[in-house]
Amino acid sequence: MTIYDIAKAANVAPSTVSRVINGNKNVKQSTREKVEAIIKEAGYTPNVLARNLSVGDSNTIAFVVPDIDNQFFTTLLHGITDMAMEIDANVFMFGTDENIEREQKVLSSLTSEMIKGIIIIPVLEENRTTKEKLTKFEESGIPVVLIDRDVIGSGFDGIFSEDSNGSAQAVELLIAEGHSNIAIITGPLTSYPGRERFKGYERALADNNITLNQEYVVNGGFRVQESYNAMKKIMQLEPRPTAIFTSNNLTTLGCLKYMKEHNMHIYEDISLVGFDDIPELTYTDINLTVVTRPVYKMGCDAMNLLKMRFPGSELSEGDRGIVRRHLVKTQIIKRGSEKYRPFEKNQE
Amino acid sequence: MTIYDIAKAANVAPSTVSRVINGNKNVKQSTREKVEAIIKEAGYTPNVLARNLSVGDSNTIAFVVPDIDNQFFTTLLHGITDMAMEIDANVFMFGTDENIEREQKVLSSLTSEMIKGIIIIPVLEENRTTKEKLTKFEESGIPVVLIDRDVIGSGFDGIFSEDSNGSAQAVELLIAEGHSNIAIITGPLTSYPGRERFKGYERALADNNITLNQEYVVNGGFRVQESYNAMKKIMQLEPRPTAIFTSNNLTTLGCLKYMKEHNMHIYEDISLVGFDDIPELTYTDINLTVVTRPVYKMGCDAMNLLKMRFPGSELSEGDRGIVRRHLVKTQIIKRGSEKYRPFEKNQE
DNA sequence: ATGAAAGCGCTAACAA
DNA sequence: TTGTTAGCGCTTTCAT
Repeated sequence: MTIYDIAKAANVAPSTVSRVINGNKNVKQSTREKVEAIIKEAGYTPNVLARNLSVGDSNTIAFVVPDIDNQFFTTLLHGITDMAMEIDANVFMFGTDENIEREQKVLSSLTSEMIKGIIIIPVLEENRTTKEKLTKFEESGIPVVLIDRDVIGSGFDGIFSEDSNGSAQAVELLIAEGHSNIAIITGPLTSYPGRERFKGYERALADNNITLNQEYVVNGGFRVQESYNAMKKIMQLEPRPTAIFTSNNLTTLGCLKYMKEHNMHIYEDISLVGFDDIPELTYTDINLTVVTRPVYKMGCDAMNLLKMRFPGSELSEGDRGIVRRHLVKTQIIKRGSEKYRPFEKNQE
Repeated sequence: MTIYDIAKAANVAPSTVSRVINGNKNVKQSTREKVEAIIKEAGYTPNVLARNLSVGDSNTIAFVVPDIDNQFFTTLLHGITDMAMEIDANVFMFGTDENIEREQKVLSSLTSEMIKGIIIIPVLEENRTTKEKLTKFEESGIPVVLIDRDVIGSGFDGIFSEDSNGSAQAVELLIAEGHSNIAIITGPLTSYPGRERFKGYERALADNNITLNQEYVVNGGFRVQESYNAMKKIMQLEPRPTAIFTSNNLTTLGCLKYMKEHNMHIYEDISLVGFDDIPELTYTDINLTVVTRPVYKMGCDAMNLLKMRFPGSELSEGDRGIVRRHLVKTQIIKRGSEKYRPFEKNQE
């Protein structure tokens, strides 16, 4: 069934049917009602493909994430799809497995006719090819919005968080509890969050006149197993750190994995503060103090930023030139894991 | 840039370019090479939309899940997308929030031109409208594959698991540990997994001559909060159950939430076995014994089942009529939470 | 092996 | 306010 069938049945031209469907005001009320009745009766639904081809527009947005299994990203997806629904847009989610080649393959598979916009958490902050590809999309009218991780020198809109401040606060918390031998399991220092979170750690130590011990800084690559290995390395150091700051949720899990295997416990044996919450843990005895962000909302915001760049948005021409980068505030949730038994004993 | 531009540059007809692109054999080797060279040089990529419109085919598949945040579903998504990639298909994921109206709205928004197939975890097992909509898709050539939950009397292909057997084994395990007052927090009994898991519980009790106490059966609706409430109810019963069987991952979390709030511990205070694993818990002191399934693989299998129904698949005509329903085996992972302290004391 | 031309279903000038 | 018509970019008979 096509628009022609409806037109014939309603005794009007196809273009009139098209006008009715698209809410064009240039239609007499009576004809509109007639056409609408027929559409309803026939159960006709327009062919989106044909429409998109005709107007040269699409209604799907691509969401590219490094790790499809990480809850952080699926929560973002939730926010994105909820906002996308408001404009009847659908979203493709692509996982790149933190692999730059895969990311580029995904990007290459995306043609400008099939998508209306891109929201991406890039694998690397500095990669020529990715940057070029994304830039090309923007040039061809497909807006790009970053979340969480930056692409340096790119000028894309984006939603980021105050990683450095958040981390600094977390480490300050540990210091306030009496810790001075604080290790950090970092993310890749080649990524915005990895580096900023490390910077926060650095700053908190400096502000409190604690000399940074390079041995206490180990890369966990934002991965469970790597972070487990990092923890192993850290635990062999002398003096052994009394507290750990973990740079993201997977890092925290890797750390916990090591602790479990070695029968170590928070409070008794070590203190731990992590970046990003792990909801499942709130149902356990691991009362993890964390730096969090409003993840769902960040997804919504990203989608809204994208919408603003769509043709026909209410964005004035003058406003188009400006780059919108939101820096959302982090928040500390204190649950107790920053505390350390030996220190409490001293106070007794 | 269109196929015409390429044609012009190569001094051939558009149809020839089309043939080259689609690997049609009726092209002289030399012209093929010439055209390919030009395509490459020009960096031309065909317009998928136009192709789809022309051939009346699409390359995206819809994945409809009740809860976008549940890891179980995102793991399925992972399998699905990995298999979809092999045929260059993309997947839309839709969350229905366990809400039948939303499910139907999603289904209505899907038109047969935009998708090539549907993989769905339906909210309800018995709902006229959903069943009709899905049937209509199949009739119009869009195959439907179910995962985990059935639509009764539908005859769709699907991947299910031996929920009943798995649950029975789990409960048997508890019985073997000496439990006889075993409660179950069920899922909705109007869903295949909800009911089958309950049936397994029933059967295990019956097989061991334990009378089923109706009070021990409380619905948690496959949700955290509801399961928490269910647990509260259960804990007020006399005699208080010594073991709980939870019907899915969220149910388990709700149960754990209650336990934490009331300072109850596995082994000391109660035993617990759950359906579906919760990976995060393996990094904690909650050594949960669970019934699991190969979730990622189930996603892959579902996609593969769908592929078989696509036009052009190697499925012989005779095979088209048969319904393919895979029943994957569950597996028990024993980690200790089935044990109960008071019983062990008796043995000492 | 190649080309010409008619469509796929819709939209958007342009006319009326 | 409505209709006519020429595309959108591709595929696919049907000729040649």
